Amino acid sequence: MASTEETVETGDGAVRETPERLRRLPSRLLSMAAADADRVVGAGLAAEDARKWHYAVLASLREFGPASQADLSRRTGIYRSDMVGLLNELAERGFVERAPDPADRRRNVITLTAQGRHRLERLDELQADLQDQVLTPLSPAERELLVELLLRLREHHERGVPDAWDA
Amino acid sequence: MASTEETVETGDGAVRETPERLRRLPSRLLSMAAADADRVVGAGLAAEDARKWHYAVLASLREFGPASQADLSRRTGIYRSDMVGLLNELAERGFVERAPDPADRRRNVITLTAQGRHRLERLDELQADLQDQVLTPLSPAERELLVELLLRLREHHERGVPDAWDA
DNA sequence: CTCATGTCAGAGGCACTGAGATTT
DNA sequence: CAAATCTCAGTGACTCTGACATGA
Repeated sequence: MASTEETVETGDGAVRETPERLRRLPSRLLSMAAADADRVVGAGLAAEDARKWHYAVLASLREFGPASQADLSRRTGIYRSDMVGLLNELAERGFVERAPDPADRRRNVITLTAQGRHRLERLDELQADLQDQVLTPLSPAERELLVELLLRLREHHERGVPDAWDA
Repeated sequence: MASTEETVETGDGAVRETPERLRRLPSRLLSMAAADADRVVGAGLAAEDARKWHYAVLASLREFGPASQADLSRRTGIYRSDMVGLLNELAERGFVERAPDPADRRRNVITLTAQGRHRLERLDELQADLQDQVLTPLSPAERELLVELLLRLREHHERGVPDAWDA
């Protein structure tokens, strides 16, 4: 186990220190925390044959009623192009219906089915559980705080976005 | 501009409400904040022909001295497979040198060059500026707080990781 | 024999772009 | 005419897996 390094090392060989410059780098911490959270939520939803976008679209339909695909895109942040395949999945599973809009024949009207409503209720429970898993190490007050801080970051940056999907 | 919707709408047609269920969903806020931060940092670094991994590797070398590629992987969290191409980039630019380790002929010893040190100093300044941009809406105390909260999340989840890249 | 290392080839999920056909 | 909608095809960055040859 020879080594030419004149550096910090843990005797037996396992080296796992994180450089000081990286340890508290906010953008890095954000990325890692987001990746962890995505893994947890993604795995949890996948176990019930869902993805996070399913939840986003179903929630949007439930709260705002039937909508065109473009409206769903704007409300969920999912690109119009990706919405197509996503709605195929949801329609296959019987959670939404896609019908041409008689009032504007360019559009489809997407409607939540009864099955879709039940699905959403199930996913609501699942999400509560998964978010709880993600935030385990934080107290209720700290969770609140984190959400507020992230919202402030979000508000700020959404003003610089070219809004590619609504132009 | 006819519409069959019985839903919230902003008179002239632009629809951009976010569903309640999504607005404060922690995993979603984390993802969006991370994506915003990545965009800012990525663009800033790209403007000087760098990427965030360049910074991670240079920082690691500066703080711990010459190291093998595997050690660099463990310290930066970058997979050993991706480290190869990354080090090619850094070597092409003259920031690191790659030489076989005479003491263990499986390994390469990666060394920071003088140019690499200067590069890192430049990137230090850039990073300070970019992190500041990312955190603009937060006070110094709030920035501290955010970092602490994210670190706590991180500590918790890194215990569940299979540590794919060191097995 | 085992394990670690460096390398390559590629999968899979994701954000995003571009363009075409249709309709307003 | 310009603009919006839906759709498809494809790019590019990223994370991650699998396998292989070499050597400890």
